[in-house]
Amino acid sequence: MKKNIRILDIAQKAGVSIGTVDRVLHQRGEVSEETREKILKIISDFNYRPNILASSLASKKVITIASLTPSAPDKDSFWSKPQDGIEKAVSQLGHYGIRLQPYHFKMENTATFTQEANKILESVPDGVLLAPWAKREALKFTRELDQRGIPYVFIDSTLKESNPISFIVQDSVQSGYLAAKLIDYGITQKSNIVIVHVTKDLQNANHLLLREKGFLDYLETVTGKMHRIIKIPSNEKEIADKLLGCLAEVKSIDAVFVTNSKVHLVAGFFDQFDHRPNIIGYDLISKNIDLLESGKIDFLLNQKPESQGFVATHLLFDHIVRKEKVKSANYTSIDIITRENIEYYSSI
Amino acid sequence: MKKNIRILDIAQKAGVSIGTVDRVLHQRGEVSEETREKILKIISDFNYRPNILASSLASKKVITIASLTPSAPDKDSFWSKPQDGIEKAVSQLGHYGIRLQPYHFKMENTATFTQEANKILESVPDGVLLAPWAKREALKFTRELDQRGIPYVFIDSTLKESNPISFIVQDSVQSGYLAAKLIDYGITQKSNIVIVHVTKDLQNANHLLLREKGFLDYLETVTGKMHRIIKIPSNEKEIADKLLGCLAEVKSIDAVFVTNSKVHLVAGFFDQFDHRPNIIGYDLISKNIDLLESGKIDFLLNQKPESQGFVATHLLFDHIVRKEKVKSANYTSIDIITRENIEYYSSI
DNA sequence: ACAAGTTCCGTGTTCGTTCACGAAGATAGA
DNA sequence: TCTATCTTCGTGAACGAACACGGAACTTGT
Repeated sequence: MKKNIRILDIAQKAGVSIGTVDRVLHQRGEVSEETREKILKIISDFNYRPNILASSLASKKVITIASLTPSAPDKDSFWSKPQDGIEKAVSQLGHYGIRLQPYHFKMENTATFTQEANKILESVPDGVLLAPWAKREALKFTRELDQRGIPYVFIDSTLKESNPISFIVQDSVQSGYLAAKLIDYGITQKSNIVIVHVTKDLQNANHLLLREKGFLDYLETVTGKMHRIIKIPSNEKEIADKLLGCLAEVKSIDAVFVTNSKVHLVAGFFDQFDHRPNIIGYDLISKNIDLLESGKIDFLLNQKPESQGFVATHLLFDHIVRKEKVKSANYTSIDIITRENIEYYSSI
Repeated sequence: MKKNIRILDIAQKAGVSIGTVDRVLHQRGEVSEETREKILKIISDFNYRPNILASSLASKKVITIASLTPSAPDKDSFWSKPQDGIEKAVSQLGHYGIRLQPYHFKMENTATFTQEANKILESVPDGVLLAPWAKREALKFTRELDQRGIPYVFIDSTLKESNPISFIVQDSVQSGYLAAKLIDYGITQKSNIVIVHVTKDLQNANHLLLREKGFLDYLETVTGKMHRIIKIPSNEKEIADKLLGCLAEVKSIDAVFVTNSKVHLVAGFFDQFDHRPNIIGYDLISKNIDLLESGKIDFLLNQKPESQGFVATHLLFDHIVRKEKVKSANYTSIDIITRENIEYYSSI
């Protein structure tokens, strides 16, 4: 069992002290170019990897990570889940001197985003996790972070114009594509398929449109069944009325694709009838889980929000503490959850 | 930011030295009952958690873990996957002084199991990971381990009569149940459904029977479609003939459930016809993946063998190094893989 | 009362790093 | 040539825990 090479070994090979090696490792100068190169060569020759245990033991510095996510009204709501994943990772990494400082903004008030972002900038964290919900404000924030050299990782979505060390998202188009496959697989002939968007402002909910795009792509290119497709954009209040209107027009609805976690509203609506369409939606919030388990929703696609928070935290950790280059693009799996496999499902 | 409590803090509170605290922590005696209890109380009062970094830094002992799994003919075969998961975990945990000693036995020769098991016993490892494939031999082995106080964790299946600190498996019945749901969801009327077992010795492949059981359970209790169900047990060579025979009898086969990874044989068979039944099977081996991606298999259920190896290793680590009580029963999720989500799927 | 053994406990070194401190040697200014 | 400053490097004390070693106090036998 060959032992790992240590700083002391490098020092001896180079004929210097560990202090000198340490200085080149941390590139804090005060070393002649000549010995620097000699040491650097030995380091790469012997493939030196610092012992992270000893490293974080000796380093008394605490690394503070700030997270900026939408505030979650309650424990079950969607945005509490990334938070859970972040907290789990941080508590696992606690011994490495990681501390978390969570900040929350109100989704309906973008000014609060800027407000909290400024608080973060004031606190000068070592890294930031954020959900770039308010695009314009997020971009301003990341520019500040870029300028100050503070690394950040995106959760849930990403911004093309910024420079995160990494982002972790789900491929929305592909998830819509998958949804269409599951819908189409469950119906054998030409059918009436409804796409429901439950949101106040569809044009600003880009990922919902991407899911729709994937969904339509599949139906147009793969299946040969020539389904009739009806789109229903609606806010929460009018959804029942709109569905009733749709039913009046097409007589029967065979399948419904709800592009976000509001699928419980749709499943609840169809509960009043004898026969319900196949229903597929997103996210394992408890209202959806209940309906899935009672057989009123067929499939839920999971975005793995806990996992996103967890992975994002580890990415930031690897970058800051281990100083490794991390994969910049990370995609979560698109998990299919049914009544039959939810019992064993673990979303992290 | 409250600092973690250290051994020194405990010692000071108890008015003793760190040596004494250390002795009670490692229960190696030489401490009076009185001070022992005082220290124990402080430890639990302040919820002391040893700093695992410092701990494994100071402890120069290497922990060797032996793994005993069926030998894998090639990189792609099923049994190389748990091995991958184990190795990944061990390499992550390398700094903690974990070393792995892998052993392999031949599935078709149970004597090799005993042979390798004896080698393991001779090497006196600190922990063992094993797939208890040969029941009788495995039982004998675990009894020896019990006697010597060597902890072990089961992968893939478990033995009721033994005392592992933990096992990690998939619920076979439930996976069959899920398969039936996916089959039934995809066909709208009374259909001909075939269950195919590809194995030399069905009676000794208990999990295949359990998968069948779950499958039948679902069809009997949940659906009302009164399908006709045909069971085909076969070895690899005769499978085409048997399917041909079946086709001759029932005219059309609407769906096929293959109870293990040999689903590629069945999908390959149906490739010669214009129309194929819905096909579902198990495991992400490359032959299956190819057929899934080319649209000749509808669903693959994944046992997550890499994850099983990974989790099992961590369980053993937590038990040996962190001395934590670990959950004894662990079930992997039953993941549904399709052509549309396999791209982003990560099995660990 | 004294040597020998027990019981109970403290001290000091080590693990691989980090980092503050300070000491040489080189260079420059006077 | 003598101080002053800079560059380059070594030393030693942490970090929190493990563990070997040895020392004091107490018991026992004679």
